[in-house]
This record gives sequence, structure tokens and C-alpha cells, in this order.
Amino acid sequence: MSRRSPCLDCAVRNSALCHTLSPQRLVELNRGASRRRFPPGQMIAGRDPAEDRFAIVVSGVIKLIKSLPDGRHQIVALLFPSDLLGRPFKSDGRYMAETATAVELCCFGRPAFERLMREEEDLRQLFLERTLDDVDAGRDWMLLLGRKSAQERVAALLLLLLRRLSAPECAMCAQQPSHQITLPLSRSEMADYLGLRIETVSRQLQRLRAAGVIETRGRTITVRNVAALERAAESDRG
Amino acid sequence: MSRRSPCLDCAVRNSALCHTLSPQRLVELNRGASRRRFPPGQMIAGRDPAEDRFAIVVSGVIKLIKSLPDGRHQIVALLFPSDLLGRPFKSDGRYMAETATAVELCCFGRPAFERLMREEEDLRQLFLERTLDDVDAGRDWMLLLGRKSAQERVAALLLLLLRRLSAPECAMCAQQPSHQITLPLSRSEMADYLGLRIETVSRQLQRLRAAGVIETRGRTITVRNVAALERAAESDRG
DNA sequence: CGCGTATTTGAGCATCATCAAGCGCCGTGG
DNA sequence: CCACGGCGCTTGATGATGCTCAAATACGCG
Repeated sequence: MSRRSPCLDCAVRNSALCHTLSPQRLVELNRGASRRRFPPGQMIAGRDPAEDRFAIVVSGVIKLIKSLPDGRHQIVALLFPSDLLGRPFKSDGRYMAETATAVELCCFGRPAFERLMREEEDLRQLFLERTLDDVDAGRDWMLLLGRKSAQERVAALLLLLLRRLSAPECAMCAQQPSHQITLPLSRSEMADYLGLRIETVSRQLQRLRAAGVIETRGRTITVRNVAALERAAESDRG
Repeated sequence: MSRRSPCLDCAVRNSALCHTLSPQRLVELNRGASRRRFPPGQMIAGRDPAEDRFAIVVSGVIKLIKSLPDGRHQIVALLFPSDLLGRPFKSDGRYMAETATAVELCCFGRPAFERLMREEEDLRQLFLERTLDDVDAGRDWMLLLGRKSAQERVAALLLLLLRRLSAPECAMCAQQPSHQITLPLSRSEMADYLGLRIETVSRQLQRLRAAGVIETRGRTITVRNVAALERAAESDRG
């Protein structure tokens, strides 16, 4: 009983869903919750119903992947620290979830979380609003996939990563100068998110580098000219 | 007071969100609700905050469109009878909503609906689950836009329309034999939904016709071979 | 240092976009 | 009833973007 709640110094305590909960509720949620770590490239949720996880991302980046039988893949979402993995009220066998980087999760039992969702007004409301934001994010990406050129797609992805990785909940990612990021994705993963092939991604990065917009060194990218990058990504909020 | 609730013979009373409400709540909601009709091709919601509608689709089909400044468009969702138009808890200036066919809406005031959402457990839950379904639908479409060929896209769209237009809530659409549909979309709209050009859509339809999979007569399409159409669309639930 | 993997680079190609007619459907008006 | 015109759709020819296949290079890691 003298053990303090592990939530108090959680890296995402101010941004994850659970930030709306009272200390008492947190203690309750923590019974049966567990921190788990995964290495990069590991499948952590998918078709196996026994593996029907339900967790908050504490650090690292997770890919949600849809695949076709012939081996084509599309990453349909990236989960960053403070995002929720898992779908309440329905088992979620529609995507594969795989770590892109090393990941730390805070895992709960489904029943405990669903009960909290029912009982806690604020939690429910926050979850709903985040889900509505997910709808919007998906639709933004539909515009990108349906209508944008390879150049625009790559630029848009770099801006997305720049924004999300420098957000406060990613403090742990220890980002260098704010215009420099370490990509959490391989070229192949970038391609799967952008609906392109790996060679095309590589060439578009090359083009941006040649134009002096970015500098690349492996997975480290420095944005030299944010405005130019935004121009390359085209106005997104049309 | 002797006027019976207009909801009793509403075409979507069994499938729209409001089906969870008690008769008393329905009466309440109906104060300030109004039926409105719109011709095809009319913008009914978009950037204008005063036009921030909030409505159930009673009949017809609505397109949600995202656009880029240079005139590229992407339809990011279709709304069919019983679907909800509008985003609660946040004004929704992110898409343009335009009628694809003649449309009948049941419009509410935002405050009334948001209050019901707060007070009615069942309504809230249903709305949440539908929103989660919207997320999934968007992600399915991302796979289509990012990874599927023109042929697969067109076939997938035909199957989608076949399924949705023969659902019970579309009874009003008076679909003919169940393998025949009247497309609610022009070729141009199909292209904007599929991330293709109008000529490509036309050619793919032509290919399906040549293969004996469908018959086309203007906007009337008869599916001769559903299995072949499904094969052309490739397994979707990968 | 050397291997395996990721990434880059190159050459040729396929799919889909673009540009440009042509056709058919329909409503209008003669 | 038929000529006319407009619009949406189809069809054809050409071209560009991004894909495929292949090889070279860079990089991480033992």
C-alpha cells in the first residue's frame, strides 16, 4: 500500500486518455495493468483473439497495417505515445499492429477499461473526441493517397513526423534541435504508409535533398527549410 | 397534441441513431427538428459556420468531399439513409457535403442533439460504435486508394453500392432485382471516390462489361456474375 | 573487417493520366 | 416529328509518373 501509483511519473500522464481519471480510479485501473516492452518489428496484435490487447502507448511508435492476400500492405495509422491501441466494445481483428521502434505499452484488461468507459463521463467523452479525430486523420490521408503526387506524399509524411515527434508526449524521444528527427520508419514502412514503392520514396527524398530542403543521414533527417517542405506538401487543409 | 410523431413512419426509424430513443425523447427531439429536401448536386454543408447542419439522412446519398486549392478532389465518405451528417462537439469545417442524388434530411439543432447525447446512454453508445465503424471504413478505403489497381477499385465500389443500396434502410430507393442498381454517382464522382480519372473509370467498367461480369446502361448496372466481381475486387478483409 | 540488410541508383516498362474527338441521350424549340 | 445543342460518357492516341527489375553502394553489427 505504500507503493505510489506508477502513473505519477508516467511519460504520458498529461496527454493519454487516462489523464482524466481521479487518483482513486487510476489505482483501480492499475490493478491488472502492466507495463510491457517490445523490440522493433514485433507483431503485438492481430488476428489472434487471445492477443486482443488494449493498451496506451507510453513510448515508441506502432504501425497499424492492413494487408491483402497477395502481400500488398498499407499502413493505415501510426500510434504515438499517449495513443490507445485496441478497440473497445468489439474485438479488433481487422488490422495487424506491429512495433516500428522499441515500444513501451501500458496494458489493461478489456473488462476493466470498458467498465471505466461506462462509468467515467470524462473518459468517455475524451475517447469519443479522439475517435472523431481518428476519422478526420484517416480522411486526410485518403486525400493524400487518392490525389497527391509522390513528392507531396513524402513531404507530408516528414511534416507529420516532425510535428508528432516534437510534441510534448514524445519528450522521451529526446528529439534534437526541433527541425531534426530520427525517422521511426524504414523506407519500406514509409512506402507502405504513403502508398508508394520504396524506390520512389528514396528518390523523392533525394529530390528534396537536392533542392536543399532537407539533409539526410540514414534515418536522421534535418529540415533545412520548413516553408519549402510545406510548399512541397501542398496546402493540406483544403 | 393530437399530431402523431412523424418518426413513427420514418423510412429509417429502425436503423438511424434515433431508433434507440424512447417515444418521449423522440417528441422532444422533434421540437426544432425539420424535414428538408435537396436536389442533386447541391452543397449542403461546408465552410460556412452558419450552415453547420446536423442531420440524419432519410433518403438519398451525400458525398463528403475534401479538396485541394488546385482543384483536385477526393470524396472521403458517402452517407446513405440512416447515416448522420455533422460532427458533435466540434464544428465541422473540414469537409464539403454535397448531395449526390435527391436527398431528404431530418435536421436538428446542435444543442438539442448534443444534450441528448449526454443524457441518453444508448444513443451515446450507438454513436460511438458507429464512429468506430467509420474509422474502419476509412481505413479500408485507405488500403484501396494506396494499393489497389483501377480494376479492383471500380469492382470494389460496385460491390459497396450493391450492398448499401439493397440494405433495408434504402427500401425507398426501390431497387430492382437485387443485382441491379442505379448508380447514385456520376462517372466523375466515382473517379473522385476512387482516386482515379473519369476516363479510367469508364474503361474499367468497359472491361468488366466485356468480361461479362456486368451490364451497363447509363447509370443502371446489372451484375451478371457477383462472384467474378468479388474476384475482381480482391479479398478485402486481408 | 566482413557479412547481411537497408538504401540508393539506374534502365526499361506498365498503368493510369492527359489531351482530343466522337457518340449517345435528352430536353428544347422549330 | 425532327433538328439542334448541351452534357455526360466513351473511345482513341500519346505521354508522364511511378513501378519493376537489377545492380551498386552504404550502413549496422558481430
